[in-house]
Amino acid sequence: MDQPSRSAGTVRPGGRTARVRAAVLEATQDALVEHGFHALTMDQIAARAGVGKTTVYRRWGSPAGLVTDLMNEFANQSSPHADTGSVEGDLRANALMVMEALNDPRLGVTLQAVIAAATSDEQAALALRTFYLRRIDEWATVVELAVARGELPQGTHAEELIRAVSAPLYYRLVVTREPVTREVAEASVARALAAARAGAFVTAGDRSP
Amino acid sequence: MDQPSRSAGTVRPGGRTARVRAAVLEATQDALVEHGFHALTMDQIAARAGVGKTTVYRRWGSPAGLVTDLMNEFANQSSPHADTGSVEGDLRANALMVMEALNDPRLGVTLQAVIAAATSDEQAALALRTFYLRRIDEWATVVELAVARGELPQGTHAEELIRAVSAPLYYRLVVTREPVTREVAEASVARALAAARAGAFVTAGDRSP
DNA sequence: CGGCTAATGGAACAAGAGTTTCGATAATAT
DNA sequence: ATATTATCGAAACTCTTGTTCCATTAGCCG
Repeated sequence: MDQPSRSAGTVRPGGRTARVRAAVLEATQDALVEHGFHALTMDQIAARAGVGKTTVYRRWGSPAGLVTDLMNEFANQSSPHADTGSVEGDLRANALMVMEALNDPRLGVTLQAVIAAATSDEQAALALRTFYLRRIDEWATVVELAVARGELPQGTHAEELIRAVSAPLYYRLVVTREPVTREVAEASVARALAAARAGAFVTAGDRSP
Repeated sequence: MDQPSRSAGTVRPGGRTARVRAAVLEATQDALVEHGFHALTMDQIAARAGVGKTTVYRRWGSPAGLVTDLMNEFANQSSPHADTGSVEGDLRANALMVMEALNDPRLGVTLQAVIAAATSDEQAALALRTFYLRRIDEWATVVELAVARGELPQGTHAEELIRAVSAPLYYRLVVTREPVTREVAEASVARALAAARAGAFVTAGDRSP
């Protein structure tokens, strides 16, 4: 092999190279939507994108490499946290945003593909972790603001609360594979918030006097 | 194709057929542990199990079929719910059981493989859903008993509470891919319980007078 | 603009996955 | 025991996937 090279496409990234990447990522997403991750072959992507398959192998190396790049692309489109004035409103905004992402035909399928790829590909796993930790960090701000406003107990673990809001949605998506509805999203917010108000997100020995 | 036949192996399931199945499932699990789901090929499984590859194709059809059968095998080893005398003890037992399953080298890897397969294979998805809905149903009993004992509010949604205990563990396993530690399991129980005690698992308009 | 060379892509090749055929073997019924 | 036939498995086959080679194209820098 040419070493699934991280070097190709870095010296002259403009013009053609950029167009090739765009075409390949577009083709990858279409293929994912139509046939799912298991049917993602480098051959078909090359044909579909109208580029040489040599190029696809050289730059992405494997189907996992393709979905990883796709995820990194999403990671750049950051979505800033809400600011509705109350934790409840902010967390609901977060839950609904996640719900919509999971239900979006293209985005939802892509996320599932990356999750699948990450179970046996280290690069995909890293991209996934990085993406979500960044998101969690971004939204943790709404919890910190709520604590400052006195809406939640001092010492509430912000990141953990954000995780708790999303977790039931992802659980349904990938584990029980049940629909992720608005009711599910809102119930998740209500429960996470109830626990937070009861101080269950305050680390033991971390509560202010 | 021979139609990934559900019929082969059902008329004379004794003796050889059973031995072949055992050898193939064993080989599948070993291969999963060593190389992950993406490297699971029918060819290699056949060689490893010492059976003809024709047989593997005929009876399982695809890698997804293999992991699905593996999951169905686990489904038969039911694990009855705990009965420690308190909801807290029972839910903790559940969370620790899940944690251990996810961290078990063979079981954890297998679960992840099925989750990956389920993202693009309908049979795997069905097996996964069936397995977990049955588990949730089994453990929901501990919540119902707790309500009967007066430990939790009347009308607490038992299945939802069980889901809430597991969700953060699976979220870490497949989404953020962070370690699933004992602390994570115990924190999850504490939070779900706090929400339950606050009545957040009582469906609106379903609370007793 | 013109040279340098990164990057692409067609073609030929190699490797491996998936399929079909058919004779051998062994589970079950009587 | 013996007949019946479900199930298995070796081999030959086809098709797809993955790799290598090298000529062509087009970014980028002076």
